[in-house]
Amino acid sequence: MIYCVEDERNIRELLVYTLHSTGFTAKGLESGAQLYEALEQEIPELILLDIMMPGEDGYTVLEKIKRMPEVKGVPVIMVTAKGAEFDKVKGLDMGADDYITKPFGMMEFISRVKAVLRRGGSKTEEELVHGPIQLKIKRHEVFENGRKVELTLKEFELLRYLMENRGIVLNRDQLLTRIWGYDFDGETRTVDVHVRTLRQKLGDSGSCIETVRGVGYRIGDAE
Amino acid sequence: MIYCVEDERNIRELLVYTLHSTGFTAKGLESGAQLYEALEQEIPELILLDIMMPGEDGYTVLEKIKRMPEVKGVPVIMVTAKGAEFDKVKGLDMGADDYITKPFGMMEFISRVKAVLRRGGSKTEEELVHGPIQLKIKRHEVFENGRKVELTLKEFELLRYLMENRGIVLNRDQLLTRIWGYDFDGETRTVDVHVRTLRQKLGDSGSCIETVRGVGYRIGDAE
DNA sequence: AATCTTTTCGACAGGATTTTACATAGATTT
DNA sequence: AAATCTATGTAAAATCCTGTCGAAAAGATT
Repeated sequence: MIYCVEDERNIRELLVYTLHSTGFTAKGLESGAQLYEALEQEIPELILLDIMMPGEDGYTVLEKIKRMPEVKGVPVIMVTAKGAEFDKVKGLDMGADDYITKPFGMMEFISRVKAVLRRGGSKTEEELVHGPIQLKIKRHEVFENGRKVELTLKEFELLRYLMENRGIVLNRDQLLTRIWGYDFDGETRTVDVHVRTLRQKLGDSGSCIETVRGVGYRIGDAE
Repeated sequence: MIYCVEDERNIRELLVYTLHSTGFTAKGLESGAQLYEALEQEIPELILLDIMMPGEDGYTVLEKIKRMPEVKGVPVIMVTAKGAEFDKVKGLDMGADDYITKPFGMMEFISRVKAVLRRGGSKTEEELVHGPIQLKIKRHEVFENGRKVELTLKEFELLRYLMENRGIVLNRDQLLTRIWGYDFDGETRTVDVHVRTLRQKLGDSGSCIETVRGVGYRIGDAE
C-alpha cells in the first residue's frame, strides 16, 4: 500500500492510477489530516508527500510522521515544485528518502518508487560506490578516498545521476531534464560548468568522469 | 518523423508548425483512418494522438495501433481536453507514454515530446553484434575482437546504422540523410571519408564494410 | 549586507568534420 | 585492347564545433 498525499485532484488521481496500473495498491489523500487518519488504519510501505499544500505543508507533515514510532520507518518521497531547490535538501535532512520534481513523467515516477521500495525499509544507508568515490544518498555526503567532499545540490545530483548510470553515456538533455527539471530551454554550458566544478572538487578521482565528445558524459566502468 | 493525429485543423497545424520549427519532421493527420494509411508508408518515432475526435476516438486508435507489431513500440502522447481527468490515465494504462492537457503551451509540448523521445531511445536494443564487431549503443562503445575501438560521433552513427541494416545496401543519400540529417544535393565525399576512417579503425574487421559500386555500402550478412 | 550557489559569457584550443584536389579502379565504348 | 568516362579511395588542408576555463553576473540564503 502506498499513500499519495497531494492536494491537487488531477495529480493525485494520476499518481494513484499509475501506481494501480503498475500493480501497486495505492490510496490518494488530500491533506496531512487525512494521512494521519489513514495511518491509524494501515501503515503503508511508502508515502508520497507533496510539499506545497494548503494548510499544513509537507515539511510539517513529514516532521510529525517521523515522530510517530510506528510510521518512522516508512520511506517517504517528497514531491516538490520545480525551482524549490532548497526544499529538497531540507526534506532529505528531515528524513525523506528521495524527492521528485514536478512535473515529472510517469515512467520516472514509477522507477523512483520502485527504487525506494527496493532499498527496503530505508533502514540501510543507501550508498553508491565507484572506485574511490563513495556517495551516501540520504546523508547527502560524498567521500573521495575517505576525504569528505563538499558538494552543492546540483553537483551532488549530477554525480548521483552519473553514478546511478555507471558506464552509460548521458547526454546534456538527459542531465538537464533529470537534474534541472522537466523543461529547460536554450543552449547553455551549464552542464559543462557543473561537470567541471565536480571534477575539481573530486580531485584526483575527478578524472573518472569522462567526456564523450558530441554525446555527453559518463562515469566509466570499474574494469 | 512525428505523426500528429488531431481533427481540429488549427491545432493540428500549430503542432506541426511548432515541431518543424524545433527541427523535427512532422506530419498532420486528421483521423485514425489517415494514421493507418500513413503507417503503411512510414513508421514514425512518435505519435501524438487526440482523444476526442469524431468517428473513431483516440482510445480506439491507440488500442488498434498497439496491436500492430510494427507500430507497437512507437511511443504515443495522448492529447486530452481539459476536464477529462480520468481519461488521461486510461490512456496511460493502455500503453500511452505521456499525456498533455489542452490547452497547453508550446514549450511544455516540446519538452514532453523531447522527454518521450529520450525515453523511447533507451527501450531499444542494447547492443549490436556482427562477427567480431560489437557495438554497445548506450555506452557508446565499440569493440573489435574485444579490443576497444575509439570512434568519433559520426563514425559511431555510421557503423550503427550499417549494423542495424545488416545485409542491405545503403546508398549515400540514405546515409547522409540519416546521419547528417540534411539533404545534400551536391556531390560530397563525406561518406567515403568516414567509411575509410571507420575501416581503418576497425582494423582487420574493417573489411566487412563492403562497397557496392554504383549503389552504396553495406555490412554483409554473417554467412 | 555578506556569503554561497548557480548560471551566463566570451575567448580559446584542439579535435572532429568537411572540403578540395587528385589518384585509382571499374565499366563502357570504340 | 585502348580510350574514355564514371564512381570510389586517399591525403592534406580548411573550417567548423565542442568542451574547457576564468571570471563575473545573477540568485539564494543567512
